[in-house]
Amino acid sequence: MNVSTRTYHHGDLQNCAIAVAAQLVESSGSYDITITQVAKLSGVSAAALYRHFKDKEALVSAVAELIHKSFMEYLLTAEAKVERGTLAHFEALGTAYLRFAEEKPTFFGLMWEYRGSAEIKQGSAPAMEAGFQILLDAVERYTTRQSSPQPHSPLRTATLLWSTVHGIATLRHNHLLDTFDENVKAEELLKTATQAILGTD
Amino acid sequence: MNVSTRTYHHGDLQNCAIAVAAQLVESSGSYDITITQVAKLSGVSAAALYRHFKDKEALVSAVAELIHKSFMEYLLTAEAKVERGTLAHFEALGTAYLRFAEEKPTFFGLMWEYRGSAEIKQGSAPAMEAGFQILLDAVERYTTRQSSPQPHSPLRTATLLWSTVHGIATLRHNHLLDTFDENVKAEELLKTATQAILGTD
DNA sequence: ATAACAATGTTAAAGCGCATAACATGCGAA
DNA sequence: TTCGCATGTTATGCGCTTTAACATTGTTAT
Repeated sequence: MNVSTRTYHHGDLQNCAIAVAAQLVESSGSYDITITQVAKLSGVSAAALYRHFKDKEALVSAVAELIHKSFMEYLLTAEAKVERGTLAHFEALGTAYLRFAEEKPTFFGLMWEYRGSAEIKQGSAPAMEAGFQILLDAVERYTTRQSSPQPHSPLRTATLLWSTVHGIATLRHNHLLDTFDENVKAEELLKTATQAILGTD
Repeated sequence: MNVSTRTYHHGDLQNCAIAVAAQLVESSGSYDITITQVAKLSGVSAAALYRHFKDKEALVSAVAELIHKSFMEYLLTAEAKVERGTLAHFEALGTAYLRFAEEKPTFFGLMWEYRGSAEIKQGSAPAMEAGFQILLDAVERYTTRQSSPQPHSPLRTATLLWSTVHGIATLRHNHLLDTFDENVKAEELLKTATQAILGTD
C-alpha cells in the first residue's frame, strides 16, 4: 500500500499492487485495468510486477480473492446482530448480499463475472465455501427449530435461497430489476421469496 | 456473412461483421474479441469496420443485440408447445432460459455481463422487454385461472420468477451451482422455486 | 566479515490491437 | 457522364503486455 519508494526495493510490492489494483477497479468502475496503471500508482516500473504475478490475469485474480474475503466480512458482520436460524437471520444475510452488490458494484461484478483460468480461480474458493456454509448453517438451524418438517434437504434449500438472492442482486446490478416494475425494492422481493421458499409456519 | 470479396465493396459488411463476430465469440469462448480478427475473417481491412461501427464496443453491442433476439426465439419456440398460463408454461419458459445458458454459455455471458455504455445498450432493450412481457403475460393468465387470489401483483410475481431463473442460470453458468451440492439439477431447483412462488393450489 | 546467490528492481524492445488520417474506388443521382 | 458520397485501402501513432538483459539489495554459508 505504501507508494513511496524510499529504497530500490519496495518492501511489499505484492500486496501494494493488489491494493492499488483494487482501488483502481473501484474508482474506474471497470475491472479491465492495466498493469501499466497499477505500476505507475505503485511507484514502480511495469516490469516489476511480473516478479510477483505471472501475468495480468494473476493480478486480477488476486484482487478477486481480496474481494471475496471482503464480501465474507459483510456477511459475518451482518449476521452477528441477529439470532441464528430465524427468519431475521436470513433477512440479515440477504440484505448484506444485496447491499454489497449495491455499494461495491464493480467488486460485485468482478467477483462473479470475471473469467479467469480454472486453477487461478482456486484462490477465491475457500471464501466462497465459507460463505455457503454460513447459509447452509442458517438453514439447518432453521429446520430444527420448525415444528413441521421442511420438504427439501437443507442443502437444496440453501442452494435455492442462494440462487434467489443472487438473481435479484445480479439483475439489479445490471439495472434490469426496475426496468419493468419501477417501484420494486430488491429487499422486499427477497423477503417475499425467502418466505415462499422456507414457508411461513 | 459472405466472406468472398469479389468486388472492392463488400456488399453487406455491417451484417457480415456482426455475424462473424458472433461466431468468433462462440468459438473462442470469450467476448473479448478483436477488430483485427473480425476484419480478417470478413476478408476486409480492420479500418473498414470503422465505417460501420464507431468503435469496438459498438460492434460487440451489435452482437449482443443479435444474441438477445436469438434468446427471444428460444423462449418463443419453447412456449409454442404448451398451454398458456399453466405450470407447464412456466416450466417451458424456465427450461428454455436454462437451456440457452447451457448451450450458448458465451452468448449468455455476453448478454448479461457485457458492460456497454448506456446509450448503446438500448439496442437490446426491445428484445428484453418482449421477453419480460412473455413472462408477465404467463403470470397474468395463470392468475386468472386460479381460484384463490395470488398474494402479489403479476408484475411483482413475474419479477420474482425472473430473478429466480436468472440466479439459477447465472450460478450454473459460473460453475457454482454444483460446487456444494453436486447432485443438484438446475431444472429441478427451478421447478421447486416456481411452485413455491406461485403456490400449488 | 564477506562472497556468492536469491530476490526484486530497472530499462529496452518486440509485438499486438485500437483508432485515426489520408488516399482510392465504385455506385447512384442530377 | 460526371460529381459526390459511401465504403474500401494503406500507413501510422499510441498504449498495453510481456520478455530479455542488466542492476541493486538482502541473506546465508563459510
